[in-house]
Amino acid sequence: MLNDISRFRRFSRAVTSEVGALDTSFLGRGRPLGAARVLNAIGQGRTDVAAIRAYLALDSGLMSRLLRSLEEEKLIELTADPEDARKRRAVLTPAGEAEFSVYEQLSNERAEKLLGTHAHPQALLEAMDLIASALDRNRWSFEEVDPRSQTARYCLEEYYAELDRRFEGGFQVSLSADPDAESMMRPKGVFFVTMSDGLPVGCVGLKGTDKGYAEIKRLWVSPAARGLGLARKLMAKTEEAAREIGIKVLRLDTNKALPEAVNFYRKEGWTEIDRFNDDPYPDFFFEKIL
Amino acid sequence: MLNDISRFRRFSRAVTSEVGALDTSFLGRGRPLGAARVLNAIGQGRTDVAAIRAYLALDSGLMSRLLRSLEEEKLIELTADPEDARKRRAVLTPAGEAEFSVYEQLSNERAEKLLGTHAHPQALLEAMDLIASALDRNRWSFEEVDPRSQTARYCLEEYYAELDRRFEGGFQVSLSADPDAESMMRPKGVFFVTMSDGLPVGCVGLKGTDKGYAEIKRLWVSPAARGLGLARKLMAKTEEAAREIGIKVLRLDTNKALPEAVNFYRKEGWTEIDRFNDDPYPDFFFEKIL
DNA sequence: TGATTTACCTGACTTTAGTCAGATAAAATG
DNA sequence: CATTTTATCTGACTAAAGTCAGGTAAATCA
Repeated sequence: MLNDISRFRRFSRAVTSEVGALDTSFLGRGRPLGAARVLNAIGQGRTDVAAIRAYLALDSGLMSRLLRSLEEEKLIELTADPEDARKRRAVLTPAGEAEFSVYEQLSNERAEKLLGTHAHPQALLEAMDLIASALDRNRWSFEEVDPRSQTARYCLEEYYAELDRRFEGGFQVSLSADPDAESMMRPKGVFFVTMSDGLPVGCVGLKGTDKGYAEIKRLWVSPAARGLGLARKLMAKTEEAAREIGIKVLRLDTNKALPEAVNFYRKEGWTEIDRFNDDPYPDFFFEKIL
Repeated sequence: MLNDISRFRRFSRAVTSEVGALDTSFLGRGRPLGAARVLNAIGQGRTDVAAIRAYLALDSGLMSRLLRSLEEEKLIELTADPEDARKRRAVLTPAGEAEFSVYEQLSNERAEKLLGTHAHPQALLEAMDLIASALDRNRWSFEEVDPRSQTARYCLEEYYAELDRRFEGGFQVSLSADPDAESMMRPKGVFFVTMSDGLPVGCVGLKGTDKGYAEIKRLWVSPAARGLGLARKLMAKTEEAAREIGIKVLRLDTNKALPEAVNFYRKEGWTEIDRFNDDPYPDFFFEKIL
């Protein structure tokens, strides 16, 4: 009925009025939108004036005045950065915290109102994750983390759950050769998590071994972030780290229930090799010389 | 990882920056945003000054000035409404059409850019339809149309395709008792389509018969609009129309592969009755006395 | 038909946002 | 230590958005 572009633009219109409504709801507190945005940026934990300026794309003069107006309202306190007295750091006063939480409440109420009246809020949220991930694709951050950290565990659990859904007969980590955390941390290996505005959307582990090669493990991309080239970026990061560590040979294994993964490795220049372990799950084995 | 509200707000942030970027792209034409918005409202076919004012939530004074600035640019022409000379109607001049289409092009390019770089644009569009439908739920319009019209045919094709996916052994309209168009139009019956900002999201037919009852046929709600109470509204519209026509008894049939439909009819006060036709598809038969 | 309402216009105003050229002081550089 | 760079501030602006109290002419009402 509507073509693709019309559908996109219908979405834009719907969302513009929703976002506009959020903006105007921020005006109910007797403060211009600019000041409210700065207050919220500080409330979110941004303390560096320069960082806030970059985040909100504000002119330095305008920023200076907005900060002063919040200071005069006694909502924030500005102090010189102890390391560099040219820089200024902004923190909320208790009154500022209270005011910030009112804005938080306004945002949360809008969210609850929309989600609460929908019979399938999870489907709605998945759709939102998909769109947010697509829009945010140029702001991914790749973080090297402990594979036991909260973000890493979140990714791994999502990964295991997907394998369990897709493998014939399911998947149990305990039956698989689960690498211990140290083998996926420096100096042996690494573990990367990709964050997209607070949501982990992908991960990959590089597991060092004493057999003359390292293994790629737990390459996972969230359903919301598929089709955006994230797997390739994660692999590039990992290969870069492998070179730093001094690794020359990379190996990995995968399962026939994951045809897009098998395809991906072939396309990315991996060579199929013979089985090199006795893990019960994999059907395919690949190698890449760095 | 993120809770529901945080996910919603991540979506809002992503979309705010996208919408902001669209807004600023509108500034490349040397015209303030307010004037650009009015020009676009007129280009979309809104001619009534009052309607544009309501749509854009503008003060009458501001509106008046914006219209004049567009008039001075010779992009629009203002004429008195022939039926009520107090009212003014705005239409684009040829130059205005050209300028409007530049804005259209800017919007379309943004849409193409995002969709074109995604490996699964259809999934993205489905997500957008879902969200747009949820946000637009308070602006549904219910239109009584010819079941052979383009919008009706679109709904029916979507409906048949879904039955074909869900019925064991598929679904073929030709095997079913396909009602002829006249039986679903006044004075015998009606056919309603629900529009959500240009996209048909649901339909229902009321088929008059000469057997002392009328039948509810082709009740369909788009996947994007499920969970928003649309089926109930469509049924209410249909019952209202049935009363107008003078129908006292409503009947319908449905299939065991559509358990949510069976549930819905039970919940909405329909009584299960014996088979009343020899259509090969239905398993359940219901009746409602008006 | 006179009074009232409606739809839009005009003028005078304020607020907000944004720009830009210096000024200032701390830090980094040679 | 003088010079340059960096981070922020200040003052003097402009443009855009928005507000509000009348004003005008057409339509509607009593």
